[in-house]
Parts: sequence; C-alpha cells; structure tokens
Amino acid sequence: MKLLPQSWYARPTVQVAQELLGKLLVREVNGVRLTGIIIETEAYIADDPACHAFKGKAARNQALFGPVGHTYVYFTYGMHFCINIVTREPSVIAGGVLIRALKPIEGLELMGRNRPGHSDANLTSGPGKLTQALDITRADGSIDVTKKGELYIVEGIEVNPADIRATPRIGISTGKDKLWRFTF
DNA sequence: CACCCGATTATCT
DNA sequence: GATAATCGGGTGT
Repeated sequence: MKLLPQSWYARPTVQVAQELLGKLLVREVNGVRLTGIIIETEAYIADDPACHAFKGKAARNQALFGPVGHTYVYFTYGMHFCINIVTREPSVIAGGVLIRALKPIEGLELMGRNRPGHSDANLTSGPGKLTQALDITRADGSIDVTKKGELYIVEGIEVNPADIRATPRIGISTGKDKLWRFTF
C-alpha cells in the first residue's frame, strides 16, 4: 500500500475530497491494525460560512490553518469526535475534508469492542461512529497522515468518477447550497 | 420510514 | 445562555 505525498493534499479542497473516496484510512495502535475504505467525505474551506475556520483562527481550529496532510480532530455535541484531513491549495488560508464514513476492512473485532452492541454495518457509518471505532480522540489531532504511524492514509481502490455523487452537506445551518458532500 | 428529542460540553455571544 | 460538521432511542404513520 502506497502513501500519498504531501503535495497531493496541497490541491483544491473540493477536488481532494472527491479523490479521497476509495482511499484507505489506517489506524495502528498497540500492534493492531484497523483499516477502512473512505466512502463519504465533506469539503470545508475558509471562504465558507459552514467551515470552522470561517470566523478566523482560534485555539480550536488552528490545525485547519496548519500544514496540509495533517489531521484536524474536534469534539462536538458534547460527546463526539470528528476527523478531518487538512487539504487546500496554497492560495487558500484554511480548509479540510471531513471523513464521514468508512467501509470496515481490517480489525473488525477491535472496532466492535470499541463500539459494543453494534453490528458491523454500524461500526463506521458516521463521523462520530468511525472515530469511536478507530479510537480517535483529541490526542490524534495534527498527525501527519502522509507518513506511517498511528494514523495514516494509503491508496486503496479505484473509484470511477462517474460513480461519485455530490449532495448538500449534513447537519449545518449555513452554506447548504454547496454540494460538497461526496459519496460513491 | 419519518420525525422528534435528550445526552453532554467546548466555544462563542 | 445558545449553539453545534452527531448519535441513538422513541413515537407515530
């Protein structure tokens, strides 16, 4: 499995959001490997009222302004973590791609233990669920996913661009007119 | 299957 | 004090 160079993430956020579909998110902790195919993403950039970075730099969202190819993990609704990959072209000040869903490939047993009482189909079928299944927390913010480590992304399956569907993003109150949620 | 709501807390007004 | 890039359980059709 091949890692993607940092330059791959230094391209327009909306384009990378689509190309992340089919890639593999790999979590390695305590010698156990958890893997899933990325099947749903959403793009967020600074020039977009729905983006956490829209109102400027703050303690919570600083990672969105940081180096591309790193993670941005935030905590929301008092109980959920969500993970983004920082991605943007050089002329854009901040931006990232929210990973909304995975298809579990490897390490189903541990994912199930991280989410007791749930069937395989419900392990990673939402942004808050997949972080729980992969045991991703605040501590996993600002990790470089272009290098093998506790958390990284490698090439996965080929996705036919014709199979990619663009729809409005979920759960936001502004910026609903943009079709920046991608599934295949 | 559609809608409604409570849980729980960081962040902002 | 209100809101939030959510989830899961409940109720009603």
